[in-house]
Amino acid sequence: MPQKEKHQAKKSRANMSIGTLAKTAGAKVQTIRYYEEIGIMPRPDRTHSNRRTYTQEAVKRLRFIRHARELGFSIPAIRAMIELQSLSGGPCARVDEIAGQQLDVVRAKITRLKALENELTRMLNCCDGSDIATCRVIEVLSDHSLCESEHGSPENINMVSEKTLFPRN
Amino acid sequence: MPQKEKHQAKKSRANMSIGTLAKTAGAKVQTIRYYEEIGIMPRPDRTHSNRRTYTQEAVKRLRFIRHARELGFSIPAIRAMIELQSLSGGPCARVDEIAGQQLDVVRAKITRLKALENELTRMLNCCDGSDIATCRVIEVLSDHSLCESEHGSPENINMVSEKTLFPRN
DNA sequence: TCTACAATGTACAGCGACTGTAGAAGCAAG
DNA sequence: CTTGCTTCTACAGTCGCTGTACATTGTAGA
Repeated sequence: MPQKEKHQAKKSRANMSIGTLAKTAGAKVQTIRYYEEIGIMPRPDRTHSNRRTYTQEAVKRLRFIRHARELGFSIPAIRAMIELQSLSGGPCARVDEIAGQQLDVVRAKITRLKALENELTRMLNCCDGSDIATCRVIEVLSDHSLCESEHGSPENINMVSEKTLFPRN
Repeated sequence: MPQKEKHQAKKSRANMSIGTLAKTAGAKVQTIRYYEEIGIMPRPDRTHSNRRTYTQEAVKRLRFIRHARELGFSIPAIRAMIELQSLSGGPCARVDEIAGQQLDVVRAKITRLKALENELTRMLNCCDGSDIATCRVIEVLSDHSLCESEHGSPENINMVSEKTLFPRN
């Protein structure tokens, strides 16, 4: 545990160090610096000795980012939502749209993974566990045509990417 | 389409070029070279002009690798299965174990993604689409405690990694 | 034979979203 | 003052490819 931070943590109005922010919002110190570098966390003030000091605003922002990441939103999607928030007062239809796209992606992944589950289950059930030479698992893996159902590739089960949300061509 | 390959494709006994192998087994040329580099595809013979020539054995091996990848197996897991295959005659319990672990991973991912789906659905249903200031989506994203159920982080929905299958510490 | 163009070769950079490391400096407690 | 933590910058590594640059080789058509 950090020692000097206990002191600062008590007076919640005071600015906090990057380590305290990390613990408070549930991120690693390097991740926070990375978010600053890519511009989704604002550049904080610095102490006389060049250390970052954060306010409660930063805690809110970082919690928003981390939670969205946990729900699978990509950094570009999060960046877009942050920009929309800053235009306060407007309608949130675009935010809904981004969240809706994320939901579609999640559902597609579930479908894909269920196909994989079936395939793996079937493969394992067929193997009698006796000999490599007659192993159904290896056989099925060697020959896609033995698959009962179509399964996609895992490249497409990754989290929604910039290309998905913001196609360029 | 490659022109000279049509010729070679007819006599299926003959060795084939990397491009023909790529089309036959469903991989990109660079991917094959990458697999050779990391040692899961054997180094093929070369022509007098230094070009790789592949046999039917290579087609089988590459199909095995691609199919396993499509089912979400990691490269280390595939490497392990290939090594086990070379010890032909032995029992295939270890192959089953690797496939079983993969199944566990897939099932865990499905569980996680269903939680995300619920969360996103609930979030979207709560938003009346009127104003950013009162947007439930942004609110929920800003405050994890508003979530009904626990959801993990998407980092853990990635494909089974070397660390998962072969932990080192 | 000449000319195009496709395919292949090597080597290396880039993707996404971080994570880890090295080495220096600062800060507080004992 | 020393010890031990934290922070700083800068950069390399993760995973499984994919794309690029540039040189060379092979082949088909004129």
